[in-house]
Amino acid sequence: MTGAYSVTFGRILNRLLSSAEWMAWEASLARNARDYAKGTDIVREGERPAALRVVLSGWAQKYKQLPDGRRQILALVLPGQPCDLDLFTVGRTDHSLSAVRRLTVAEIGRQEAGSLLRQCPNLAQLLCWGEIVTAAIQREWTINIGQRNAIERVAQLMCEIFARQHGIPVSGGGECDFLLTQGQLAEATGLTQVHVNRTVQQLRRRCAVELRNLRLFIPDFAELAGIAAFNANYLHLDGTDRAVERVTALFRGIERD
Amino acid sequence: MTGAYSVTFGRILNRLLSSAEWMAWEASLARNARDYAKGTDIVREGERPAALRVVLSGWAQKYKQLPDGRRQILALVLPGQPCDLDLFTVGRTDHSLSAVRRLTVAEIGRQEAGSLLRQCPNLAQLLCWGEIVTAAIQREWTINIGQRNAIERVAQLMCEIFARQHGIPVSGGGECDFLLTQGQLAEATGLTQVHVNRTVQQLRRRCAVELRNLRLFIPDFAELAGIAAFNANYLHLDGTDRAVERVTALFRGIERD
DNA sequence: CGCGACGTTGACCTACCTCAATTGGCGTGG
DNA sequence: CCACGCCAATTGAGGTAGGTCAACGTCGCG
Repeated sequence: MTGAYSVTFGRILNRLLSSAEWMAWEASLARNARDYAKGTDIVREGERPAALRVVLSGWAQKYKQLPDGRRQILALVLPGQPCDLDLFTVGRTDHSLSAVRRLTVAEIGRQEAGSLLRQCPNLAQLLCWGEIVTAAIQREWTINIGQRNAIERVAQLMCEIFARQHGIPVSGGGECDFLLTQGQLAEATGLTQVHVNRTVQQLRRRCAVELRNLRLFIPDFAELAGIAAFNANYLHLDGTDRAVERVTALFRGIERD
Repeated sequence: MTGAYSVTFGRILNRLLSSAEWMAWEASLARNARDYAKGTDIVREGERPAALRVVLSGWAQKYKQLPDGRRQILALVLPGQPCDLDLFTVGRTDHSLSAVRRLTVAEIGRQEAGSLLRQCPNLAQLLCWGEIVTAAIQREWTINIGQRNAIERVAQLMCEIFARQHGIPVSGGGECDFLLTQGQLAEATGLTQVHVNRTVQQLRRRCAVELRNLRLFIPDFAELAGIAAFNANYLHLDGTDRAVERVTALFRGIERD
Protein backbone atom coordinates (compact mmCIF):
# COMPACT_ATOMS: atom_id res chain seq x y z
CA MET A 1 0.00 0.00 0.00
CA THR A 2 2.78 2.42 0.74
CA GLY A 3 5.12 1.12 -1.88
CA ALA A 4 3.44 2.13 -5.09
CA TYR A 5 3.69 5.89 -5.39
CA SER A 6 3.13 6.70 -8.99
CA VAL A 7 3.13 10.33 -8.03
CA THR A 8 5.74 12.99 -8.04
CA PHE A 9 6.49 13.70 -4.41
CA GLY A 10 6.91 10.06 -3.49
CA ARG A 11 9.27 9.62 -6.41
CA ILE A 12 11.28 12.66 -5.39
CA LEU A 13 11.73 11.32 -1.91
CA ASN A 14 12.69 7.95 -3.24
CA ARG A 15 15.33 9.51 -5.42
CA LEU A 16 16.70 12.09 -3.01
CA LEU A 17 16.68 10.23 0.27
CA SER A 18 19.42 7.76 0.94
CA SER A 19 18.37 4.15 0.98
CA ALA A 20 18.44 4.02 4.78
CA GLU A 21 16.48 7.24 5.00
CA TRP A 22 13.92 5.96 2.53
CA MET A 23 13.46 2.79 4.55
CA ALA A 24 12.97 4.72 7.78
CA TRP A 25 10.43 6.93 6.03
CA GLU A 26 8.54 4.00 4.54
CA ALA A 27 8.52 2.14 7.83
CA SER A 28 7.16 5.14 9.63
CA LEU A 29 4.40 5.60 7.10
CA ALA A 30 3.41 1.94 7.22
CA ARG A 31 3.37 1.91 11.00
CA ASN A 32 1.01 4.87 11.20
CA ALA A 33 -1.43 4.15 8.40
CA ARG A 34 -5.07 4.94 9.05
CA ASP A 35 -8.20 4.65 6.93
CA TYR A 36 -10.96 7.17 6.36
CA ALA A 37 -14.31 6.69 4.64
CA LYS A 38 -15.35 8.95 1.80
CA GLY A 39 -16.22 12.45 2.93
CA THR A 40 -14.88 11.99 6.46
CA ASP A 41 -13.12 14.95 8.02
CA ILE A 42 -9.52 14.30 8.97
CA VAL A 43 -8.74 17.77 10.27
CA ARG A 44 -11.17 20.57 10.97
CA GLU A 45 -10.39 24.26 10.71
CA GLY A 46 -9.31 25.66 14.05
CA GLU A 47 -7.83 22.49 15.49
CA ARG A 48 -4.33 22.27 16.89
CA PRO A 49 -2.10 20.31 14.51
CA ALA A 50 -1.36 16.91 15.98
CA ALA A 51 0.40 14.93 13.29
CA LEU A 52 2.42 15.02 10.11
CA ARG A 53 0.09 13.44 7.57
CA VAL A 54 1.02 11.77 4.31
CA VAL A 55 -1.50 10.36 1.87
CA LEU A 56 -0.79 6.73 1.11
CA SER A 57 -3.68 5.86 -1.16
CA GLY A 58 -6.74 7.72 -2.34
CA TRP A 59 -7.04 11.50 -2.49
CA ALA A 60 -7.50 14.02 0.30
CA GLN A 61 -8.98 17.48 -0.19
CA LYS A 62 -8.27 20.69 1.67
CA TYR A 63 -11.37 22.80 1.93
CA LYS A 64 -12.84 25.83 3.63
CA GLN A 65 -16.41 26.64 4.38
CA LEU A 66 -18.26 29.90 4.87
CA PRO A 67 -20.62 30.18 7.83
CA ASP A 68 -23.65 29.61 5.59
CA GLY A 69 -22.26 26.37 4.20
CA ARG A 70 -20.78 27.42 0.89
CA ARG A 71 -17.71 25.29 0.46
CA GLN A 72 -14.57 25.58 -1.62
CA ILE A 73 -12.11 22.79 -2.25
CA LEU A 74 -8.72 24.47 -2.06
CA ALA A 75 -6.32 21.72 -2.96
CA LEU A 76 -6.02 18.02 -3.65
CA VAL A 77 -3.45 15.85 -1.94
CA LEU A 78 -2.45 12.89 -4.08
CA PRO A 79 -0.79 9.67 -2.94
CA GLY A 80 2.75 10.14 -1.69
CA GLN A 81 2.19 13.76 -0.76
CA PRO A 82 2.36 15.25 2.73
CA CYS A 83 -0.87 17.09 3.56
CA ASP A 84 0.78 20.08 5.23
CA LEU A 85 3.49 21.26 7.60
CA ASP A 86 1.06 22.67 10.13
CA LEU A 87 2.61 20.56 12.86
CA PHE A 88 5.78 22.62 12.49
CA THR A 89 4.34 25.99 11.75
CA VAL A 90 0.97 27.15 12.98
CA GLY A 91 -0.87 27.11 16.28
CA ARG A 92 -4.21 26.33 14.69
CA THR A 93 -5.03 24.98 11.27
CA ASP A 94 -6.82 27.44 8.98
CA HIS A 95 -8.60 24.93 6.75
CA SER A 96 -10.19 21.52 6.90
CA LEU A 97 -9.04 18.26 5.38
CA SER A 98 -11.25 15.39 4.31
CA ALA A 99 -11.32 12.24 2.24
CA VAL A 100 -12.31 12.57 -1.42
CA ARG A 101 -13.05 8.84 -1.39
CA ARG A 102 -11.85 5.93 0.67
CA LEU A 103 -8.45 7.08 1.84
CA THR A 104 -5.39 5.82 3.67
CA VAL A 105 -3.20 8.34 5.45
CA ALA A 106 -0.11 7.98 7.59
CA GLU A 107 -0.44 10.09 10.72
CA ILE A 108 2.92 10.55 12.34
CA GLY A 109 2.81 12.05 15.82
CA ARG A 110 5.14 14.77 17.04
CA GLN A 111 7.59 12.44 18.73
CA GLU A 112 8.03 10.12 15.83
CA ALA A 113 8.07 12.95 13.30
CA GLY A 114 10.93 14.48 15.27
CA SER A 115 12.99 11.34 15.27
CA LEU A 116 12.24 10.75 11.61
CA LEU A 117 13.48 14.23 10.77
CA ARG A 118 16.65 13.53 12.71
CA GLN A 119 17.17 10.29 10.85
CA CYS A 120 16.62 11.88 7.44
CA PRO A 121 18.70 15.04 7.17
CA ASN A 122 17.20 15.96 3.81
CA LEU A 123 13.60 15.34 4.75
CA ALA A 124 12.88 18.79 6.16
CA GLN A 125 14.18 20.43 3.00
CA LEU A 126 12.02 18.21 0.86
CA LEU A 127 8.97 18.96 2.95
CA CYS A 128 9.67 22.66 2.54
CA TRP A 129 10.03 22.19 -1.17
CA GLY A 130 6.67 20.45 -1.22
CA GLU A 131 5.06 23.39 0.55
CA ILE A 132 6.51 25.81 -1.96
CA VAL A 133 5.10 23.85 -4.88
CA THR A 134 1.76 23.56 -3.09
CA ALA A 135 1.68 27.34 -2.75
CA ALA A 136 2.40 27.70 -6.47
CA ILE A 137 -0.50 25.38 -7.23
CA GLN A 138 -2.72 27.45 -4.98
CA ARG A 139 -1.83 30.52 -7.01
CA GLU A 140 -2.77 28.74 -10.22
CA TRP A 141 -6.12 27.74 -8.69
CA THR A 142 -6.71 31.38 -7.84
CA ILE A 143 -6.32 32.55 -11.41
CA ASN A 144 -8.20 29.49 -12.60
CA ILE A 145 -11.28 30.41 -10.59
CA GLY A 146 -10.85 34.14 -10.98
CA GLN A 147 -10.30 34.40 -14.71
CA ARG A 148 -11.13 31.26 -16.63
CA ASN A 149 -14.62 30.31 -17.76
CA ALA A 150 -16.25 26.99 -16.96
CA ILE A 151 -14.77 24.83 -19.69
CA GLU A 152 -11.32 26.28 -19.22
CA ARG A 153 -11.46 25.73 -15.46
CA VAL A 154 -12.43 22.11 -15.73
CA ALA A 155 -9.92 21.45 -18.49
CA GLN A 156 -7.15 23.14 -16.50
CA LEU A 157 -7.86 21.08 -13.41
CA MET A 158 -7.83 17.90 -15.45
CA CYS A 159 -4.52 18.86 -17.03
CA GLU A 160 -3.05 19.52 -13.61
CA ILE A 161 -4.19 16.23 -12.17
CA PHE A 162 -2.85 14.39 -15.16
CA ALA A 163 0.48 16.18 -15.05
CA ARG A 164 0.89 15.71 -11.31
CA GLN A 165 0.36 12.00 -11.67
CA HIS A 166 2.68 11.56 -14.60
CA GLY A 167 5.35 13.90 -13.37
CA ILE A 168 6.31 15.00 -16.86
CA PRO A 169 4.59 16.48 -19.88
CA VAL A 170 3.37 13.67 -22.11
CA SER A 171 2.98 13.87 -25.85
CA GLY A 172 -0.12 12.35 -27.38
CA GLY A 173 -2.70 10.96 -25.02
CA GLY A 174 -2.89 9.06 -21.78
CA GLU A 175 -4.96 8.32 -18.73
CA CYS A 176 -4.81 8.74 -15.00
CA ASP A 177 -6.84 8.36 -11.82
CA PHE A 178 -9.63 10.82 -11.31
CA LEU A 179 -11.46 10.33 -8.05
CA LEU A 180 -13.68 13.43 -7.95
CA THR A 181 -17.42 13.31 -8.45
CA GLN A 182 -18.90 16.08 -10.54
CA GLY A 183 -20.12 17.65 -7.32
CA GLN A 184 -16.58 17.76 -5.93
CA LEU A 185 -15.28 19.02 -9.25
CA ALA A 186 -17.80 21.84 -8.88
CA GLU A 187 -16.59 22.65 -5.37
CA ALA A 188 -13.03 22.76 -6.63
CA THR A 189 -13.75 25.05 -9.56
CA GLY A 190 -16.27 27.40 -7.97
CA LEU A 191 -19.02 26.22 -10.30
CA THR A 192 -22.31 24.40 -9.80
CA GLN A 193 -22.70 20.68 -10.01
CA VAL A 194 -25.24 21.15 -12.78
CA HIS A 195 -22.99 23.40 -14.76
CA VAL A 196 -19.99 21.12 -14.31
CA ASN A 197 -22.09 18.33 -15.71
CA ARG A 198 -22.85 20.33 -18.84
CA THR A 199 -19.23 21.40 -19.11
CA VAL A 200 -17.92 17.85 -18.89
CA GLN A 201 -20.38 16.82 -21.57
CA GLN A 202 -19.03 19.59 -23.73
CA LEU A 203 -15.47 18.35 -23.22
CA ARG A 204 -16.66 14.87 -24.07
CA ARG A 205 -18.36 16.02 -27.24
CA ARG A 206 -15.17 17.72 -28.28
CA CYS A 207 -13.37 14.44 -27.64
CA ALA A 208 -11.05 16.19 -25.22
CA VAL A 209 -11.66 13.84 -22.30
CA GLU A 210 -13.49 10.73 -21.27
CA LEU A 211 -14.37 10.00 -17.64
CA ARG A 212 -15.06 6.38 -16.68
CA ASN A 213 -14.58 4.20 -13.63
CA LEU A 214 -12.67 6.84 -11.70
CA ARG A 215 -10.22 7.16 -14.56
CA LEU A 216 -9.63 10.15 -16.77
CA PHE A 217 -8.83 9.40 -20.41
CA ILE A 218 -7.22 12.14 -22.49
CA PRO A 219 -6.99 11.23 -26.18
CA ASP A 220 -4.76 14.21 -26.97
CA PHE A 221 -3.21 16.11 -24.13
CA ALA A 222 -2.26 19.06 -26.34
CA GLU A 223 -5.92 19.49 -27.27
CA LEU A 224 -7.03 19.66 -23.63
CA ALA A 225 -4.11 21.87 -22.70
CA GLY A 226 -5.10 24.19 -25.52
CA ILE A 227 -8.62 24.54 -24.20
CA ALA A 228 -7.30 25.39 -20.75
CA ALA A 229 -4.30 27.43 -21.88
CA PHE A 230 -2.44 25.08 -19.56
CA ASN A 231 1.16 25.88 -18.70
CA ALA A 232 2.83 23.36 -16.43
CA ASN A 233 5.53 25.74 -15.17
CA TYR A 234 3.80 26.23 -11.87
CA LEU A 235 4.14 22.57 -10.98
CA HIS A 236 7.93 22.95 -10.97
CA LEU A 237 8.28 19.39 -12.19
CA ASP A 238 11.86 20.06 -13.10
CA GLY A 239 14.05 21.65 -10.47
CA THR A 240 13.20 18.98 -7.96
CA ASP A 241 16.72 17.65 -8.24
CA ARG A 242 18.14 20.84 -6.88
CA ALA A 243 15.40 21.31 -4.30
CA VAL A 244 17.45 19.99 -1.40
CA GLU A 245 20.52 22.07 -2.10
CA ARG A 246 18.47 25.18 -2.71
CA VAL A 247 16.55 24.98 0.54
CA THR A 248 19.76 24.02 2.32
CA ALA A 249 21.29 27.25 1.08
CA LEU A 250 18.46 29.10 2.74
CA PHE A 251 19.12 27.47 6.06
CA ARG A 252 22.87 27.38 5.98
CA GLY A 253 23.47 30.61 4.15
CA ILE A 254 25.55 28.94 1.49
CA GLU A 255 25.92 30.87 -1.74
CA ARG A 256 25.66 29.05 -5.00
CA ASP A 257 25.44 29.64 -8.73
CA MET B 1 12.33 54.98 4.52
CA THR B 2 13.15 51.57 5.87
CA GLY B 3 12.56 52.41 9.48
CA ALA B 4 8.84 52.85 9.62
CA TYR B 5 7.24 49.45 9.16
CA SER B 6 3.75 49.74 10.46
CA VAL B 7 3.09 46.26 9.22
CA THR B 8 3.20 42.85 10.76
CA PHE B 9 6.19 41.14 9.24
CA GLY B 10 8.54 44.01 9.89
CA ARG B 11 7.39 44.13 13.50
CA ILE B 12 7.90 40.42 13.90
CA LEU B 13 11.45 40.66 12.66
CA ASN B 14 12.11 43.61 14.90
CA ARG B 15 10.90 41.64 17.89
CA LEU B 16 12.45 38.28 17.10
CA LEU B 17 15.81 39.25 15.71
CA SER B 18 18.51 40.27 18.12
CA SER B 19 19.48 43.90 18.03
CA ALA B 20 22.65 43.17 16.04
CA GLU B 21 20.71 40.99 13.62
CA TRP B 22 18.09 43.65 13.16
CA MET B 23 20.71 46.24 12.38
CA ALA B 24 22.37 44.01 9.80
CA TRP B 25 18.98 43.39 8.21
CA GLU B 26 18.09 47.06 8.13
CA ALA B 27 21.45 48.03 6.73
CA SER B 28 21.16 45.46 3.99
CA LEU B 29 17.72 46.67 3.04
CA ALA B 30 18.78 50.29 2.97
CA ARG B 31 21.86 49.52 0.88
CA ASN B 32 19.80 47.74 -1.79
CA ALA B 33 16.77 49.96 -2.07
CA ARG B 34 15.40 50.51 -5.54
CA ASP B 35 12.40 52.43 -6.86
CA TYR B 36 9.75 51.39 -9.36
CA ALA B 37 7.05 53.48 -11.01
CA LYS B 38 3.42 52.48 -10.83
CA GLY B 39 2.62 49.43 -12.90
CA THR B 40 6.24 48.54 -13.64
CA ASP B 41 7.12 44.87 -13.69
CA ILE B 42 9.74 43.85 -11.15
CA VAL B 43 9.80 40.16 -11.99
CA ARG B 44 8.21 38.44 -14.95
CA GLU B 45 6.92 34.88 -14.97
CA GLY B 46 9.56 32.48 -16.22
CA GLU B 47 12.61 34.43 -15.11
CA ARG B 48 15.36 32.96 -12.99
CA PRO B 49 15.16 34.39 -9.46
CA ALA B 50 18.01 36.81 -8.92
CA ALA B 51 17.36 38.51 -5.60
CA LEU B 52 15.64 38.32 -2.26
CA ARG B 53 13.16 41.20 -2.42
CA VAL B 54 11.58 43.05 0.47
CA VAL B 55 9.04 45.81 0.06
CA LEU B 56 10.15 48.97 1.83
CA SER B 57 7.37 51.37 0.93
CA GLY B 58 4.33 51.12 -1.31
CA TRP B 59 2.64 47.88 -2.30
CA ALA B 60 3.72 45.20 -4.73
CA GLN B 61 1.34 42.79 -6.42
CA LYS B 62 1.90 39.22 -7.55
CA TYR B 63 -0.08 38.46 -10.67
CA LYS B 64 -0.53 35.96 -13.43
CA GLN B 65 -1.78 36.45 -16.91
CA LEU B 66 -3.46 34.13 -19.39
CA PRO B 67 -2.20 34.15 -22.98
CA ASP B 68 -5.13 36.31 -24.09
CA GLY B 69 -4.38 38.96 -21.50
CA ARG B 70 -6.84 38.21 -18.74
CA ARG B 71 -5.00 39.01 -15.55
CA GLN B 72 -5.42 37.99 -11.93
CA ILE B 73 -3.77 39.68 -9.00
CA LEU B 74 -2.77 36.81 -6.72
CA ALA B 75 -1.39 38.55 -3.68
CA LEU B 76 -0.39 41.89 -2.26
CA VAL B 77 2.97 42.47 -0.63
CA LEU B 78 2.82 45.20 1.98
CA PRO B 79 5.73 47.22 3.38
CA GLY B 80 8.12 45.15 5.47
CA GLN B 81 7.23 41.92 3.73
CA PRO B 82 9.54 39.75 1.67
CA CYS B 83 8.08 39.16 -1.81
CA ASP B 84 9.01 35.48 -2.04
CA LEU B 85 11.66 32.87 -1.39
CA ASP B 86 12.10 31.99 -5.04
CA LEU B 87 15.82 32.70 -4.81
CA PHE B 88 16.12 29.71 -2.49
CA THR B 89 13.57 27.39 -3.98
CA VAL B 90 12.63 27.39 -7.63
CA GLY B 91 14.51 27.43 -10.90
CA ARG B 92 12.07 29.78 -12.56
CA THR B 93 9.45 32.04 -11.07
CA ASP B 94 5.86 31.03 -11.82
CA HIS B 95 4.24 34.43 -11.50
CA SER B 96 4.98 38.09 -12.14
CA LEU B 97 5.51 40.89 -9.67
CA SER B 98 4.77 44.55 -10.26
CA ALA B 99 4.30 47.86 -8.49
CA VAL B 100 0.76 48.76 -7.38
CA ARG B 101 1.89 52.37 -7.18
CA ARG B 102 5.22 54.06 -6.71
CA LEU B 103 7.23 51.46 -4.83
CA THR B 104 10.54 51.01 -3.08
CA VAL B 105 11.97 47.50 -2.82
CA ALA B 106 15.19 46.17 -1.41
CA GLU B 107 16.78 43.73 -3.84
CA ILE B 108 19.38 41.65 -2.10
CA GLY B 109 21.56 39.58 -4.39
CA ARG B 110 22.54 35.99 -3.76
CA GLN B 111 25.90 36.77 -2.21
CA GLU B 112 24.63 39.32 0.24
CA ALA B 113 21.52 37.31 1.04
CA GLY B 114 23.76 34.41 1.96
CA SER B 115 25.89 36.41 4.30
CA LEU B 116 22.82 38.02 5.81
CA LEU B 117 21.35 34.60 6.51
CA ARG B 118 24.59 33.58 8.19
CA GLN B 119 24.56 36.71 10.32
CA CYS B 120 20.94 36.23 11.39
CA PRO B 121 20.43 32.65 12.51
CA ASN B 122 16.68 33.15 12.94
CA LEU B 123 16.09 34.88 9.65
CA ALA B 124 15.58 31.76 7.55
CA GLN B 125 12.95 30.47 9.96
CA LEU B 126 11.13 33.76 9.86
CA LEU B 127 11.19 33.83 6.09
CA CYS B 128 9.73 30.32 6.09
CA TRP B 129 7.05 31.42 8.49
CA GLY B 130 6.21 34.27 6.17
CA GLU B 131 5.82 31.89 3.26
CA ILE B 132 3.48 29.72 5.28
CA VAL B 133 1.25 32.64 6.15
CA THR B 134 1.34 33.81 2.54
CA ALA B 135 0.12 30.38 1.47
CA ALA B 136 -2.71 30.59 3.99
CA ILE B 137 -3.71 33.96 2.55
CA GLN B 138 -3.66 32.47 -0.92
CA ARG B 139 -6.12 29.82 0.24
CA GLU B 140 -8.44 32.47 1.60
CA TRP B 141 -8.28 34.32 -1.71
CA THR B 142 -9.26 31.11 -3.44
CA ILE B 143 -12.44 30.69 -1.44
CA ASN B 144 -13.05 34.41 -1.65
CA ILE B 145 -13.13 34.34 -5.43
CA GLY B 146 -14.69 30.91 -5.69
CA GLN B 147 -17.58 31.27 -3.28
CA ARG B 148 -18.28 34.82 -2.23
CA ASN B 149 -20.37 37.27 -4.24
CA ALA B 150 -19.15 40.70 -5.27
CA ILE B 151 -19.89 42.65 -2.12
CA GLU B 152 -18.54 39.92 0.11
CA ARG B 153 -15.35 39.67 -1.92
CA VAL B 154 -14.59 43.34 -1.78
CA ALA B 155 -15.46 43.55 1.91
CA GLN B 156 -13.29 40.55 2.70
CA LEU B 157 -10.30 41.99 0.88
CA MET B 158 -10.71 45.28 2.71
CA CYS B 159 -10.90 43.49 6.05
CA GLU B 160 -7.74 41.59 5.24
CA ILE B 161 -5.80 44.67 4.24
CA PHE B 162 -6.93 46.45 7.36
CA ALA B 163 -6.05 43.53 9.61
CA ARG B 164 -2.67 42.97 8.01
CA GLN B 165 -1.76 46.58 8.58
CA HIS B 166 -2.96 46.73 12.15
CA GLY B 167 -1.70 43.33 13.15
CA ILE B 168 -4.53 42.74 15.57
CA PRO B 169 -8.29 42.72 15.49
CA VAL B 170 -9.55 46.19 16.33
CA SER B 171 -12.82 46.98 18.01
CA GLY B 172 -14.85 49.86 16.68
CA GLY B 173 -13.53 51.60 13.61
CA GLY B 174 -10.25 52.68 12.10
CA GLU B 175 -8.40 53.47 8.92
CA CYS B 176 -5.47 52.24 6.92
CA ASP B 177 -3.64 52.67 3.63
CA PHE B 178 -5.39 51.43 0.55
CA LEU B 179 -3.38 51.86 -2.61
CA LEU B 180 -5.47 49.92 -5.13
CA THR B 181 -7.48 51.58 -7.85
CA GLN B 182 -10.90 50.12 -8.51
CA GLY B 183 -9.45 48.49 -11.59
CA GLN B 184 -6.80 46.72 -9.53
CA LEU B 185 -9.39 45.81 -6.94
CA ALA B 186 -11.28 44.17 -9.79
CA GLU B 187 -8.23 42.20 -10.90
CA ALA B 188 -7.71 41.01 -7.35
CA THR B 189 -11.29 39.86 -6.82
CA GLY B 190 -12.01 38.38 -10.23
CA LEU B 191 -14.66 41.00 -10.95
CA THR B 192 -15.01 43.79 -13.49
CA GLN B 193 -13.91 47.33 -12.88
CA VAL B 194 -17.44 48.50 -13.53
CA HIS B 195 -18.94 46.03 -11.12
CA VAL B 196 -16.38 46.83 -8.45
CA ASN B 197 -17.36 50.46 -8.77
CA ARG B 198 -21.01 49.64 -8.13
CA THR B 199 -20.07 47.34 -5.29
CA VAL B 200 -17.92 49.96 -3.58
CA GLN B 201 -20.78 52.42 -3.89
CA GLN B 202 -23.02 49.88 -2.23
CA LEU B 203 -20.57 49.53 0.65
CA ARG B 204 -20.41 53.28 0.93
CA ARG B 205 -24.18 53.62 1.01
CA ARG B 206 -24.29 51.06 3.80
CA CYS B 207 -21.70 53.18 5.63
CA ALA B 208 -19.40 50.18 5.80
CA VAL B 209 -16.38 51.90 4.23
CA GLU B 210 -15.15 55.17 2.86
CA LEU B 211 -12.32 55.39 0.33
CA ARG B 212 -10.45 58.67 0.03
CA ASN B 213 -6.91 59.78 -0.78
CA LEU B 214 -5.53 56.25 -0.86
CA ARG B 215 -6.89 55.66 2.63
CA LEU B 216 -9.58 53.22 3.67
CA PHE B 217 -11.90 54.37 6.47
CA ILE B 218 -13.92 51.75 8.28
CA PRO B 219 -16.45 53.28 10.70
CA ASP B 220 -17.28 49.92 12.27
CA PHE B 221 -15.03 46.99 11.56
CA ALA B 222 -17.55 44.48 12.89
CA GLU B 223 -20.08 45.70 10.34
CA LEU B 224 -17.69 45.17 7.43
CA ALA B 225 -16.50 41.86 8.82
CA GLY B 226 -20.12 40.79 9.04
CA ILE B 227 -20.74 41.53 5.37
CA ALA B 228 -17.68 39.51 4.39
CA ALA B 229 -18.06 36.76 7.00
CA PHE B 230 -14.45 37.66 7.77
CA ASN B 231 -12.48 35.37 10.04
CA ALA B 232 -8.92 36.48 10.71
CA ASN B 233 -7.65 33.03 11.69
CA TYR B 234 -5.91 32.53 8.38
CA LEU B 235 -3.63 35.51 8.98
CA HIS B 236 -2.09 33.69 11.96
CA LEU B 237 -1.54 37.01 13.67
CA ASP B 238 -0.98 35.21 16.93
CA GLY B 239 1.51 32.39 16.94
CA THR B 240 4.21 34.55 15.47
CA ASP B 241 6.04 34.44 18.77
CA ARG B 242 6.55 30.75 18.47
CA ALA B 243 7.24 30.82 14.74
CA VAL B 244 11.00 30.56 15.10
CA GLU B 245 10.98 27.67 17.51
CA ARG B 246 8.38 25.80 15.51
CA VAL B 247 10.25 26.01 12.24
CA THR B 248 13.48 25.25 14.07
CA ALA B 249 11.89 22.04 15.29
CA LEU B 250 11.28 21.09 11.68
CA PHE B 251 14.91 21.57 10.76
CA ARG B 252 16.52 20.22 13.89
CA GLY B 253 14.03 17.49 14.69
CA ILE B 254 13.46 18.79 18.18
CA GLU B 255 10.27 17.60 19.83
CA ARG B 256 8.25 20.11 21.79
CA ASP B 257 4.91 20.65 23.55
C1' DC C 1 -35.90 -5.45 -4.88
C1' DG C 2 -35.17 -1.15 -3.07
C1' DC C 3 -32.16 2.36 -1.67
C1' DG C 4 -28.52 5.74 -2.08
C1' DA C 5 -25.16 8.09 -4.71
C1' DC C 6 -24.19 10.21 -9.11
C1' DG C 7 -25.15 11.84 -13.34
C1' DT C 8 -28.41 14.17 -16.47
C1' DT C 9 -32.09 17.24 -18.19
C1' DG C 10 -35.27 21.25 -18.70
C1' DA C 11 -37.11 25.74 -17.64
C1' DC C 12 -36.32 29.85 -15.77
C1' DC C 13 -33.59 33.51 -13.49
C1' DT C 14 -29.99 36.84 -12.07
C1' DA C 15 -25.45 38.46 -10.85
C1' DC C 16 -22.20 40.04 -13.20
C1' DC C 17 -20.17 41.33 -17.82
C1' DT C 18 -19.66 44.32 -22.03
C1' DC C 19 -19.54 48.38 -24.43
C1' DA C 20 -19.61 53.07 -24.63
C1' DA C 21 -19.78 57.47 -22.84
C1' DT C 22 -19.35 61.02 -19.36
C1' DT C 23 -17.53 63.23 -15.18
C1' DG C 24 -14.16 64.94 -12.05
C1' DG C 25 -9.61 65.72 -10.12
C1' DC C 26 -5.05 66.86 -10.80
C1' DG C 27 -0.57 67.89 -12.74
C1' DT C 28 1.80 70.20 -16.46
C1' DG C 29 2.98 73.42 -19.82
C1' DG C 30 1.99 77.67 -21.97
C1' DC D 1 -4.12 81.43 -14.28
C1' DC D 2 -6.01 78.77 -17.69
C1' DA D 3 -6.19 74.93 -21.02
C1' DC D 4 -5.20 70.58 -21.95
C1' DG D 5 -4.62 65.77 -21.19
C1' DC D 6 -4.50 61.84 -18.37
C1' DC D 7 -6.25 58.77 -15.16
C1' DA D 8 -9.66 57.05 -12.24
C1' DA D 9 -14.40 56.94 -11.00
C1' DT D 10 -19.05 56.81 -12.55
C1' DT D 11 -23.30 55.93 -15.27
C1' DG D 12 -26.55 53.64 -18.54
C1' DA D 13 -28.32 50.04 -21.52
C1' DG D 14 -28.36 45.63 -22.94
C1' DG D 15 -26.43 40.78 -22.99
C1' DT D 16 -24.98 36.11 -21.21
C1' DA D 17 -22.56 32.68 -18.53
C1' DG D 18 -23.67 30.33 -15.08
C1' DG D 19 -26.99 29.64 -11.02
C1' DT D 20 -31.43 27.64 -9.08
C1' DC D 21 -35.02 24.42 -8.64
C1' DA D 22 -37.03 20.25 -9.47
C1' DA D 23 -37.32 16.02 -11.69
C1' DC D 24 -35.73 11.90 -13.70
C1' DG D 25 -32.37 8.22 -15.08
C1' DT D 26 -28.90 4.86 -13.94
C1' DC D 27 -25.93 1.98 -11.76
C1' DG D 28 -24.11 -0.71 -7.94
C1' DC D 29 -24.90 -2.82 -3.70
C1' DG D 30 -26.93 -4.83 0.46
